[in-house]
Amino acid sequence: MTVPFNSPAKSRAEVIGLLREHGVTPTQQRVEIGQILFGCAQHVSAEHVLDRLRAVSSNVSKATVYNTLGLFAEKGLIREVVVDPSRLFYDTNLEPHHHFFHVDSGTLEDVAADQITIDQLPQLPEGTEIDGVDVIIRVRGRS
Amino acid sequence: MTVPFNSPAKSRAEVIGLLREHGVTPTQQRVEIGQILFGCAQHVSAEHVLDRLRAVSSNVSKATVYNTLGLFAEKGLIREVVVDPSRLFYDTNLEPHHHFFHVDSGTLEDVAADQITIDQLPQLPEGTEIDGVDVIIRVRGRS
DNA sequence: GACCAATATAGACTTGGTCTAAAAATTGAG
DNA sequence: CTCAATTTTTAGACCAAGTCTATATTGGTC
Repeated sequence: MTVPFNSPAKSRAEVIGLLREHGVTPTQQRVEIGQILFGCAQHVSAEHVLDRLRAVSSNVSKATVYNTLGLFAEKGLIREVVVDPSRLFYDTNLEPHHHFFHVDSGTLEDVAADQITIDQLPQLPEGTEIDGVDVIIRVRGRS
Repeated sequence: MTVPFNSPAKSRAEVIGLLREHGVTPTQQRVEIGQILFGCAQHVSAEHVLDRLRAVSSNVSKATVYNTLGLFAEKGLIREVVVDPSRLFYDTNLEPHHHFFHVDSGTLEDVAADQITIDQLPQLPEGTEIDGVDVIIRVRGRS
């Protein structure tokens, strides 16, 4: 199941279903966080989530936000993206795809997988298995 | 001018030359840092450099290390690599190339550029120019 | 060698993120 | 339903990478 690129806000019920599908017990705060994640933004940082929660005067704790994002990532609900040396991003788009990183603004933009073709991958170091391939195209200039 | 993959330690004079070539005035501490960078390791973090300096009982300050690494990167002497959410790496290998990131050990390994072929790049967002393309292959398992 | 701009420095500070120990909620067995 | 065991949440202390600031030092130029 894939989260479409510009999905509309999800209802509690929808989020709960999503969590269950991924074997995550849907608690109060996980659902709240899920609604933020799957509701609007494609690329969010932990801090960002925290801000939005505060904005809705929900008082989920910092620790819970970090725990939950970690859990979601582990369970495959979202995907970690490392591009900014000082911030970890989470991406709700699970389709295989890559990213433009706007150096100036520090923002991410999706690049559909079929826009980049990697037709040859190197041999993996012995005894390792692939965990993921990220292509990050750093761009600068007015975005 | 390229730093070969397994270059031997550089003399002060060599480092000074290298800095000059890139328009960096070779001060005492920049040369020391340069010797560490171009001497041995391919992938180093700021902290790493700091440690080595301490090991040689050179007392270059933290601030200077960060400044210098930033400057070197800006002047194209080294290349920033963002892979570890909690640490920024610098790579002395300037050849176009990509990386294996060993998730378990948090280490980097070079992948020669010709081992990966990207035969199609997407259209850049309007008004932006490319700053660099990173391909990071995350691998897990005994390395 | 004197002067000015460039550089280096210590150490305080910021900040993203983790840890801990305790409270609250959930689950399941009887 | 009730109690105990387990899971989750929480506040806030904590940590570490990295930045900032204000001062001292240096190096390059005349």
